[in-house]
Amino acid sequence: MTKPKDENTESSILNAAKKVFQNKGMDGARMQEIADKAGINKAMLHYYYRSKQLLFEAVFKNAFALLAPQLNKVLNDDSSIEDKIRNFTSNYISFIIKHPYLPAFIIQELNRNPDFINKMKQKSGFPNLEKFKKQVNLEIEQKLIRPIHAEQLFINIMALNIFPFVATPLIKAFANISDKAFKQLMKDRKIEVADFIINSIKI
Amino acid sequence: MTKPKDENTESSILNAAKKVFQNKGMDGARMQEIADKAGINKAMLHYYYRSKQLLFEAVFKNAFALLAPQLNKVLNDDSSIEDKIRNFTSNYISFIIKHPYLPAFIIQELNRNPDFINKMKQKSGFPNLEKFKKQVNLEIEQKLIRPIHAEQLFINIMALNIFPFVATPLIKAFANISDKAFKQLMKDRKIEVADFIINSIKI
DNA sequence: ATTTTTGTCAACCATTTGGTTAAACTAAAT
DNA sequence: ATTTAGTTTAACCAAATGGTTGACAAAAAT
Repeated sequence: MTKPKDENTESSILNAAKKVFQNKGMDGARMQEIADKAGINKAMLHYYYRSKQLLFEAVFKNAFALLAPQLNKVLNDDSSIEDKIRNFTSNYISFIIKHPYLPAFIIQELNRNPDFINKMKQKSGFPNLEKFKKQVNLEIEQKLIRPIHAEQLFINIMALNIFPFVATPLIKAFANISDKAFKQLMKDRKIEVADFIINSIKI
Repeated sequence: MTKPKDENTESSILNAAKKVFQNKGMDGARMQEIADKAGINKAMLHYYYRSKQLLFEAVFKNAFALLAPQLNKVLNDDSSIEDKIRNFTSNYISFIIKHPYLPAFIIQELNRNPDFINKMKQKSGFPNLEKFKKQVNLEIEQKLIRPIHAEQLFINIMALNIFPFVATPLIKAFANISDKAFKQLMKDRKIEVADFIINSIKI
């Protein structure tokens, strides 16, 4: 009845599309380039994914699904705020070093089409701040950490972890450092960022 | 929202181009849309700016020239690190609230073409970290602030100030807040971010 | 007053781009 | 051996896109 669908072609299209979309963005990507990179005829892209838009969405959802669970770690486990921050920072930076394209791609495409995130919001596993908020407020009451709005703390954690990977060319230029030195700085941040945050909120 | 009638063609093109490029990026921008927005014929764009690339570069340089002096404030004045951080954070966030498109635009286009920043580096007024580094190290020696690498501190200041404006849709979705609530959060950050940084580095 | 320069536009052009089609190929099922 | 269903390709197409041209008018320059 059903399809010995050639997994090979379909997934090699997706891989090629990933590379091209992540480098050039939706607007800059060309179907022909994706086909070339996948080593197949352009018509195959439409055979498997119907349109550029749908192929792009497949890539985007893939990327987002990779990133979202990383964020949930900081929000939905039961360790203390301090442990959470240390774990998250170290894990997250390691993760991004392996996928350095991801944050800039997601942020760029969400800026291009902010409506897009609503589709993501429906999905289970979409990060939710409620538990984190309660925990922060509790630790503030217990005088374990200084008063701070949970939203602001969350933004700060995100900012400190993600920003350098989004603004890499800018930071490299301002700090006037090589690619190698930049990578070292990022490795150092696994600990430095956590210390920086903890220092700030710990009583 | 009405454009001044005394505006000449060349500057009305630049203004229209600014809006379109900043919303859509180089790849997503259309010359026809710029012409329409400027209320002139498409041929005029080429008459004044020769090509899409050159028009884009005019817009980009303009945007960059607006942002760079803001950064120099944190690097090249003579106040203490603490005062610098407080002043910069407050000023910078006020500035970005007036030009919310700027950081995402610059970062996106630098990611698209990282080579582009080299052209900017030549120009005088390009931010330079040397003075800031010396000052940080001096205040560490004087035991005014805790040990931290100047580069890391600089990255942290940039991250905390700029990131929310680059990742606005993402943050709004995660924190599940309205546009109005987001704007209020950003206003609060004028003080909160400074406090956050100072708390972290102050002895 | 006449020529030259500058500014403006409608129409046009060459190329690129996302997408389609019809035919051919392939391998398994009948 | 023939049918069937999925897979693949070359050739094609219409629309969009950056860019050009030639005519023409308003200003400047002579």
